[in-house]
Amino acid sequence: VMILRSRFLDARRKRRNFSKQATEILNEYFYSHLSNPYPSEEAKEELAKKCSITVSQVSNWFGNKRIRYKKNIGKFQEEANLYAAKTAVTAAHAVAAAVQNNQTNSP
Amino acid sequence: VKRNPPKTAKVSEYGLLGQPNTIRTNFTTKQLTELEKEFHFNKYLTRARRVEIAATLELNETQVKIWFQNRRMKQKKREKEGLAPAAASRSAKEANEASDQSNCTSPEASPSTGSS
DNA sequence: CAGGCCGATCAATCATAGTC
DNA sequence: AGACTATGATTGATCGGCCT
Repeated sequence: VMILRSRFLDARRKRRNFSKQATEILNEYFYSHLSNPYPSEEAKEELAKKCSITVSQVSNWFGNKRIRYKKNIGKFQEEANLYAAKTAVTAAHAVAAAVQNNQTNSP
Repeated sequence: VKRNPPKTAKVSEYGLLGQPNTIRTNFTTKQLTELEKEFHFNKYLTRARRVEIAATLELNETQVKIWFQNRRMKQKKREKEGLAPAAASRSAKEANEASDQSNCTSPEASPSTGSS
């Protein structure tokens, strides 16, 4: 039992929480792909760049997120709704822009 | 085009037994030290070597095999990350510590863990 | 067809950061 | 200050695919 503490101070295990913005981006992707939250390697690279973190960190984030979400969907319901709404608004803006664009140049 | 279903369908369908099959065995420091030592000697195992190590460390051949596989992936990941963060710095200062191997990825050094 | 390896993931756990 | 929770990282083991 005592000898089991072999997991000691993994020195580098010094964790730093990601920026609020990075988490925002990751969550946006996660909830907008909730049916299949498995970003491709390319998508991970893109997310990593946008979040200013490494691809591995993106992978870790999704790994943890998927498991924890599945473990207790209820606990994330609020968060899910929030991002779903955010995505909807973004989509609406896109549509609005498209419509306007269509009107300005569609003789 | 890689993953379709969340799968993990029956990772341990312990039907009517109260014994979770897939137990995450905790390797002892000694076992890890030996495995690490062997890894530095050879990244890949031969059947004979595997049998020998498994016997010596009291592990399944599968566990030894898997450990080496995971260890290789770990090293690859390390190498990959240890040579990219240089985005806008050419300063030869931290050229890097590449070329090494002696580097220990798992500093088991129990400082003064006189812990008993 | 069996067996090993790779790449990705899972799942449990560790250790720390943040909240109250 | 201390207990509790959120979260990033680590790792033994699994899954599917590919190769020998």
